[in-house]
Amino acid sequence: MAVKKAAAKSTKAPKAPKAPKGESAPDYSKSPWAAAFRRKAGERKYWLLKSEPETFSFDDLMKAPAKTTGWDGVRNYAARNFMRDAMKKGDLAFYYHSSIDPQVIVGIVEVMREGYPDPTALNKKHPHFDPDSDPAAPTWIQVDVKAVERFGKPVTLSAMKARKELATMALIRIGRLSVTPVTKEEWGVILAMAKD
DNA sequence: GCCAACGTTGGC
DNA sequence: GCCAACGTTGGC
Repeated sequence: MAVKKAAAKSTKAPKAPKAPKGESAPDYSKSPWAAAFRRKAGERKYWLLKSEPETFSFDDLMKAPAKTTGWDGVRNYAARNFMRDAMKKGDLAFYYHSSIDPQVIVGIVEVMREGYPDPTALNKKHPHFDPDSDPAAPTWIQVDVKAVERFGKPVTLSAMKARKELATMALIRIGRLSVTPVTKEEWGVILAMAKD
């Protein structure tokens, strides 16, 4: 399985506060990301996943078995929390190519399996093995995503930055976060840009 | 290559 | 617990 995220290059993962098995999700109501963790019954939520195309592109995903992959390699707590506690089966996410010119959203993926331990963090032989992660309560979590649609017209970062409606988008505000929430409004604006 | 925006570490 | 130093991401 390919590494989905450049952060996976980072050295040693920090010590994690380990939630005992079976403990419910933390209280995110005071978090700056609280809205991303709130969900009405039956509501679908939207996300954005970054990948360096040289490592794992949308084309790579299209060629994968069942067009599906585990989103492994994420080693950032904010991104981990979204995958562990907020992303649900049936949610949709934009697939963003970073560290390439131009940076673009190239398509859409769907969450097929909710958060479960990232096997690369538990595999001693894997470059992204995390010796501090307790196998009984793994620190790092991934979801499975499936390619749904490739945009005929990828949406560039610069085009998104030019749109007032997207000024507060997490991708624009916090460039380095590899998994970010997308509001329903932002989702609609970007979809329209892709269909122009 | 540079550097802003972070997240983490470690000295105190 | 504070915060300076350091490392990383990723756009420019």
